[in-house]
Amino acid sequence: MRTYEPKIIECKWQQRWRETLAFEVNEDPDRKKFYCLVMFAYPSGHAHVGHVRNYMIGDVVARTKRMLGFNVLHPFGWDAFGLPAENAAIEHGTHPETWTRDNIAHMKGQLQRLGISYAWDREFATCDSEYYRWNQWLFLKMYERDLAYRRRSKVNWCPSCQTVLANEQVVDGGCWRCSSVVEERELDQWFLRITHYAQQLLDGIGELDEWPAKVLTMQRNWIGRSDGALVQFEIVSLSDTNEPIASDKLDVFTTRIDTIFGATFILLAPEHPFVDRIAETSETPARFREQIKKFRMLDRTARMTGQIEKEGLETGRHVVNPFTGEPIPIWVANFVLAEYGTGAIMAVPAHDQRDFEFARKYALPVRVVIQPDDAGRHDGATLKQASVEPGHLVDSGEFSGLSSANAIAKMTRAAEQRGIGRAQVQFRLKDWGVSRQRYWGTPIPIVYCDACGTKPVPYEDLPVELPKVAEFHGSGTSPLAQVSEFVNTTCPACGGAAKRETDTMDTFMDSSWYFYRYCDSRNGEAPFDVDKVNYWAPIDFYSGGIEHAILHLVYSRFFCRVFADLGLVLHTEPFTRLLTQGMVLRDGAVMSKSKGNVVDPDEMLATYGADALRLYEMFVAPPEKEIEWTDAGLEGSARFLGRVWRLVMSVAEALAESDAVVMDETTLDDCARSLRRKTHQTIRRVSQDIEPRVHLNTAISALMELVNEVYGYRKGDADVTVMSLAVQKEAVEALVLMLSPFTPHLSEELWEALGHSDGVVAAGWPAFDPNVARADELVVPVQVNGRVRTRLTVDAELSVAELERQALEDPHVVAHVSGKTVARVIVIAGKLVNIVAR
RNA sequence: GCCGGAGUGGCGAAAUUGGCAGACGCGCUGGAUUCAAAAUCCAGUGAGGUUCACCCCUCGUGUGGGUUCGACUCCCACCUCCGGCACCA
Repeated sequence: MRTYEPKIIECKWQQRWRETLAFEVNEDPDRKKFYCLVMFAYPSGHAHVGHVRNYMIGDVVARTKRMLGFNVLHPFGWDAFGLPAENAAIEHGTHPETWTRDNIAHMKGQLQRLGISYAWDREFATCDSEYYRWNQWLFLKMYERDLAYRRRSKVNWCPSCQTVLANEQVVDGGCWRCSSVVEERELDQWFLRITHYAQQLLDGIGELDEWPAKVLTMQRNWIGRSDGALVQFEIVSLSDTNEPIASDKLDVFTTRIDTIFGATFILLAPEHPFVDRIAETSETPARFREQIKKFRMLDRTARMTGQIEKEGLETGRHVVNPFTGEPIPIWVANFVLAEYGTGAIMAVPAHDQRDFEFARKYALPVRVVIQPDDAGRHDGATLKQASVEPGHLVDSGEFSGLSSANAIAKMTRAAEQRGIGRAQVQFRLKDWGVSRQRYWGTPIPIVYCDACGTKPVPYEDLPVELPKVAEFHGSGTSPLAQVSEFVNTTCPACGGAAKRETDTMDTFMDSSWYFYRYCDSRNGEAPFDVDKVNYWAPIDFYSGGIEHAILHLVYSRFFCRVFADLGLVLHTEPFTRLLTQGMVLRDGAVMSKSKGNVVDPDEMLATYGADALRLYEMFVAPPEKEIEWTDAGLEGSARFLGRVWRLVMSVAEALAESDAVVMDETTLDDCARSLRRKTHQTIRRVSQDIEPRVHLNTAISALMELVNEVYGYRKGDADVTVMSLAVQKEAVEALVLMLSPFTPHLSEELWEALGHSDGVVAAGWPAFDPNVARADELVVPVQVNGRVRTRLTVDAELSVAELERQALEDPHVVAHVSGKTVARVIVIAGKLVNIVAR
């Protein structure tokens, strides 16, 4: 018998797949399509075993679907723009493009050595101008529809390097390179109006019944619809001068208007426009401004993660509570966010925990206006923490006695009638800032003309190509701004001198529609052909890391709706089924080059072969679960493949020596029938485990059990008869076919050895016969008071009454029931008997 | 801090979703084979007790409560770890 030599076999089949264009597909209206997609790769340098886990999951699904007769599109490409390439340029002087292209070449080799069945003819990288020109095209379409707009917005600014920093480049509030304290700076930046689609994106969640519930919950919370009221608080001046001030009203958004009688002060975000206006009239303007500046300079991440001490600054100004008519003070608070709501909140310390802490710190009044329906009365003076539960209103004028829910409706209506407020729906979702002051991204196709203003680059002038030459020193303005041939252009409207936008786009733009481009990746006339996309899309199975649960998947859903509104796609949700793969950790942390804990698949591949590595990664845990990498079990998978090889080869040899082997069910003995039953039970189990459950680890363990069973059968079968060979043939053929999505090279080789020349896809997925799989006898556990006391082996067809009778007669049961009365007997047919005895 | 997860033998895990806890694999132990080793094949393997062969009993799914005939699974509170938090992708 030949020995199993993975390297030779893997080379042979990879070459054959390449030569026969085995995974390249075309639209075929006569066949059922299946679009299987894994999130494309960021070409960071080397794929590690964590990345490739996802590609393996996709490959198992794609290969299984092919065997089931589907026309399977399984493409791959590169998310090639982004910060790390530019960092490499700054640190090592390599051009971002060189670095990126080299990495792609290396990683592509890695994936090919793993035998992933990609349609490589559709491959592209987002840094190809044939791709990013369609980013620009789409940006212009959105600009035309007022979905792209420009406004001032903050960035992290390193005062020493004179440059913009990404959040990742801010370490403990300092610049990653020079450690200077990072400041905030306002720049004109482009935004996409995703908030226009907020309600649609929320409603669409209802259609996503094949997504993990946790992702839907996260997205729902991210979009964060709250129904509340916008209430106006009139500003009064209680200062000696009684000098009037520019703005006379503050808008506040609240979901708890029922608590408004307890609003004892107002809090403003440090960035609130009113704050700047009152600085001048402050008693000590210099100190006031300094304190506000301190608030604004607080580390963004610290502010976000609640690491900051809650602090406030009294403004000396007051507003009138529109419901009580009382003047209440205005404070500035460092924990109030400018981006949410109106950037101003009414503080109700008795009924909001953060307001409560703030009030206690600055000795502000706490007034209870909601009493719980059941428990005793709260008192503002003695309250230990805010009481946030709804209840009924007290000390709230005409609204006293109402329930919270009733009060919200009535008080909102009252505010509307009095012209001081209205019902308002507020989303947490913010518009998407897409401007990046960096080189390695898609240039934003906009021109600024002194005479004509902001002008889109005409469609026929796309792409706006990224100039090859630029300086990368990590300081000063963005690299593109330093390339005068790029910056200086002519105005598309008047033909006069004009300047190009020098910001590039967020790389999330690239990744928000790449899945459509795969459907028609060589199209030079349009982002894609509408008919092609509408044949393949929506994506039937999409798999990727759980870390993308929100941003990437929300942005892609947004773009899908934009494409639908442009009449280019017919669906409103791009991904029918989502699988979020767990991360691969090592030493408790995500694998990353910077942490130095990556495991290179090539090392594993050299020792054990691609099939063993693939099998191991799929066997070690279910796909959704995060795993801690260890190489210990890999050897076990390699051992299993050796076991499969020897078993199948020996059956193949026996078959080659015998005449035609035909199954004749009437001649089977009990052992043979039992093996056939196991074979068919395994087919049923593996089929269900792969689709729809995608429990790939248990699918593999079922195949291992089948292998053990065949070995056991052969041990008890010294003289091989035609009959025993027939059941073995059936078992190993099913085994080889079902294993092929996991270990395609080995399976193709074994399938060929079994005398089949057309490959496993042509053979198709094995079918199971429920009659053969059915067990004649069952083992039913019998419990007394919930504890198993015995097991009965019974006929599968045994009636419930008879099962109950046999259980009660069993000596073990009798022993445990003696001295007690049988109160109840619970019989679950075919599953279990529980006898309740008192 | 907010949002979302996860926690089961020495280890990775399983339990088809409220019905036998620990399938399958790793590791370990013993045996066969071998001059020997590797490889391979076979058997055993949650803890404790009782037998020391068979049987049998108790405990056991992060912690503490609860619901139920029955809970790894559902509910409440807590602990630890992981992911996301809008410029890493």
